[in-house]
Amino acid sequence: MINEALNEIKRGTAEIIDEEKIVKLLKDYYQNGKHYYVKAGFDPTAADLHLGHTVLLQKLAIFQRYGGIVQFIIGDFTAMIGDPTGKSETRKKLDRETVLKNAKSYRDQVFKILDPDKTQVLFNSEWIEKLGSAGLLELTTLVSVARMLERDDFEKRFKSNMPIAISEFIYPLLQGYDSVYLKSDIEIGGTDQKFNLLMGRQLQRSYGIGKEQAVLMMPILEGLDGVQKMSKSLGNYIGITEEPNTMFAKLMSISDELMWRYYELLSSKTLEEIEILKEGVKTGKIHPKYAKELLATEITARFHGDEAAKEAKEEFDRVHKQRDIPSDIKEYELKSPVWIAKALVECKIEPSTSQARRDIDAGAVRINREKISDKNLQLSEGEYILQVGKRKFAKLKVVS
RNA sequence: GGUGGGGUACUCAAGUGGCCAACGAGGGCAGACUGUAAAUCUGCUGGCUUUUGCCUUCGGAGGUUCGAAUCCUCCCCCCACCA
Repeated sequence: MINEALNEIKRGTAEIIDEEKIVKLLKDYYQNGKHYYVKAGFDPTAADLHLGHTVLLQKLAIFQRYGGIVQFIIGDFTAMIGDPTGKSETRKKLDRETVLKNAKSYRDQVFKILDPDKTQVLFNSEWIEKLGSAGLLELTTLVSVARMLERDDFEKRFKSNMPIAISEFIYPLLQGYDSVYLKSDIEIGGTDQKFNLLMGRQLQRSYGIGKEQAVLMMPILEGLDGVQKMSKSLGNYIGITEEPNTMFAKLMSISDELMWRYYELLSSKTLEEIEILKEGVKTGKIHPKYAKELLATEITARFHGDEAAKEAKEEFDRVHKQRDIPSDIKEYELKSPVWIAKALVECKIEPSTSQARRDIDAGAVRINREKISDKNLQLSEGEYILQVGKRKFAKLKVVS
C-alpha cells in the first residue's frame, strides 16, 4: 500500500527533500488514519490557470488519494511583492476586488482536478496582515543577507550589478512564514521554487513549531516555444479554460521534442506506455504526428470531456489536413465601401493597417481563399471570408 | 554625501548634429518546403484612408540650431567605488 502510494507520489518529480518524512506520514495515515497537510501556493495575478499549473495540481490530487489534505494558498499578499524574477519589474498592486475575482475563478478551475472535500482554499493576507510590522521585522531577523544571496537569481543579479529591491527579500520569508502558520507537513512547488520551499523548513525550525515540512519539487513545464517556462505574460501558454479547438490546436503546434516533455509531465499514461510510443516514433513505426494527436486528445479530454476532444480533433483535421475553413469563425459587419486593410483591422485579425499592408505585400492575405496583392482594394457589398496567414480567419459582411 | 559609469524600439545592443523610424543579433509575423513539428532559405518587423507623403519615438522637461537620439540646462532612475 505504502509503496504504491510512494511510487505515485514520486513519479515525475525533480527532487524530494526528506523523503523519509513522507514515508512516515503515509504510514501514519494507513495505520492510524491520520491526515497530513500538503501546501502549494499560487499567485492570483491572472484569472486563468494554465497547463503549467496543472503539473502541480495533478500531484496534489495524488496526495489527496493517499491521505493528504491540500492547503491551496492564494498568495494575495505576496502577489503585491511579486516573486523575484530577475526582471526586476515592480508589480502593480492588486486590488481586493481583482484578487477575489481571480480567486473565485481559480476555485472553479482547480476543482476540475482537486477533490473539494480535501482542499482548503486559503488567502495568505489573512495571517500576514495580522503579523504587523513588528512581526515582519522579527521575521527578517531570522535570515541573513548572505543566506538570501545564495538564491540563484539573487546571486546572479548581485554579481552582474543588477538591482535587487529589499522587498524581494521579503517574498521568500513570507512564503516560508505561510508554512509556519499553517504547520504544513509537505510543500510542493516547481524546481525554481527550491529556495523558497527550503525557507519554509528553515523558518518552521526557527519558530519551533515542532515539525519541518518535506519538500517535493516538480520540473517546470516549458511553454509552447519549448524554451521558456509556460507563463501567461510570455504568451506561450495553454489555459485550462480555453476552447477545446484552441487547446487541441495549440498542443498540435508544439515541437516533436517538446511533445515528450508534455507526455512526461502532463499525460496520465504510464512511463512504460510513453516509452513504447517513443520507441515507435524513433524506429519510424509511428508517425510523430499521430503521437502528438494522442497527447492533444488526452489533454483536451481532461478539461472538456471525450466528446469535445474528438470534435476538436475532427475540426483540426478538416482545417489543416484538408485546408478547409474553420466551421466557427467570427463574423463582422461593416458599411460599404471598406478598404481592405481597415477591414482586416476591424475584424481583429490584424493589429494595424500598416501591418495589414505589409502582410498583403508578403502575400499572406486571402479573400475567399484567393491571394490578393492590391493594398488599396475596396470591398463592395457582399460577404467575404478574410484570412491572414494560416490561422487567422474572419467572416465579413459588407452592407450599404 | 563625494567620484566615475550608464538609461536607445519586445529583449540585447550600435549610433555622438542632417544620408535615422534609427546598424546588428535574438524574438515575433509572413512566404516556400512540411505533419499548422523541427531544420533550412526568403521577406517584413512604430503608427496613419491610401506610403518616393504625414505623424509619434531614443529616461523626463526645457533650450541652442534651418535641422538633435546626438550639443547645452535642470530633473528622475540605475550601477560601481569611496563615505
